[in-house]
Amino acid sequence: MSTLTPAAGSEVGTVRIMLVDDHAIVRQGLRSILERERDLVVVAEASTPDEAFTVIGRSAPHIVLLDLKLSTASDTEGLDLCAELTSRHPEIGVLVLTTFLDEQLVLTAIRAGARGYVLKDVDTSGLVRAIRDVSRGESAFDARSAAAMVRGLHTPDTAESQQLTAREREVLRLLARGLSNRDIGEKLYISETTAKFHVGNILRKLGVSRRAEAVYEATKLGLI
Amino acid sequence: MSTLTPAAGSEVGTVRIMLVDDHAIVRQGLRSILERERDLVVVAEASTPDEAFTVIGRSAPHIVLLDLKLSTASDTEGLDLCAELTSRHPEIGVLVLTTFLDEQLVLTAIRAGARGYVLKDVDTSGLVRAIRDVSRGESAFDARSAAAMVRGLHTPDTAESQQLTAREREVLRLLARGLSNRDIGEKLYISETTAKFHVGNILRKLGVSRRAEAVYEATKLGLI
DNA sequence: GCCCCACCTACCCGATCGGGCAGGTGGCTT
DNA sequence: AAGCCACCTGCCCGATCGGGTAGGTGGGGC
Repeated sequence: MSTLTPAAGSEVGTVRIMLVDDHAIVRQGLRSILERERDLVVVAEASTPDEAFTVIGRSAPHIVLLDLKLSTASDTEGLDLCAELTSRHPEIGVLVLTTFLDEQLVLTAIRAGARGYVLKDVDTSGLVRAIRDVSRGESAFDARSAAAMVRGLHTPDTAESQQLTAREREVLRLLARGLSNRDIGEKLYISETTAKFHVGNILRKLGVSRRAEAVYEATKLGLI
Repeated sequence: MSTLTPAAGSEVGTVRIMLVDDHAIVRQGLRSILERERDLVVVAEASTPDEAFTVIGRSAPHIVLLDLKLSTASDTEGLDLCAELTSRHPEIGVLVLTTFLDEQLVLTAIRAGARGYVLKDVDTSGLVRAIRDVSRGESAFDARSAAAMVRGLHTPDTAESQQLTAREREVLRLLARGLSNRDIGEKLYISETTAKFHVGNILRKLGVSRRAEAVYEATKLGLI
């Protein structure tokens, strides 16, 4: 449509894509799926946030396909990368492509600047459609993600609360390992009362009332 | 080496592979990686256990590349498939290819008949080597899986215990949702005492002493 | 300077937990 | 018939939890 495409040498209408996923196998699969489409080209790959920042400059992608689960069992790394990416390169459309569907996670990703959220088990055409949508500046969510988003918005647990402090995440990890308040206190060189105070805040922020449920929610959210 | 290969039409030394993974993207990636090798050929794909049983007959693979995490957050499906596959087709080598590394999971997979265990973030050559090893009737584990296996064997929590009953898994799910023993009892139409009895057994079998830790271990093991 | 917030601490109290004890039933295998 | 096992139940008790009250410190922003 336009010849304003910043990347030199790219054909008119060609969508330049960067893949960010820690699994080489997945990157390879995405590449071979996407390069069947004439208007899509994978110009870069990265397996870590650092790598992503390094290669993004010289590859000038229009779209970043980002797996949220970069490190083992923690979404924050991918989420942080998403936020950093969209603030430093607002012209780039970040499309989150991940395994797990979680209402809060969808919302968190959007808040981190993602323009789309697609589950990894979509069929090829769904993924390609999402990429084209985002490249046109629109948003893209597959049916289930969209539904999850709506559900998530109906239960506004997130907006006000969430976002544990560093100390709380520390306590949370010990919580998951079955430590009592007293044990947590000894481990962190604080009093049992203080440990209890942190646990209470964790429960409140996660919207639960039992430590067992807190651990469950935290794992779902990728906090531990 | 030998011309005894059962599958008609296959070249000498060709390894016939079936892929089982619920994500089309991953299957596609594996396919394009493996088919770069002249001695490997992907003869079938399946995304569910049912599909796997249907296609295995007419594709006669030597190797099944199996993702343990077939359904959302439960390893049992893949594990069950692995056990069923190896008992019905003992000549087939099942190579587990999965995202998560867990000491107990490695051991459980081996007990279910797997001849290898490889993490999804291995490099291509590691995967190919593992496939060739298994196709020769040997076993294959990448370095980290092997280490996990050794660690797992040193802590024989599994051999004696493990394996929750259906009722216990039911209780476990309610546990994760933060229900008290009384709540669990009401939900399952049993007395609080009985709920407590089941919880006690769950703790014992998982080798923990707190419900929060039980939830943590259970999620790691893919039980919930 | 003041306010906010993360972090720390103490006391109280009823509910819950975890681990013992004791026991009973039905189904399946040997 | 005997044994095993999943499942069920009751009672006891000390430890722990969750929620509430009340406070104190130090750092950062307006």
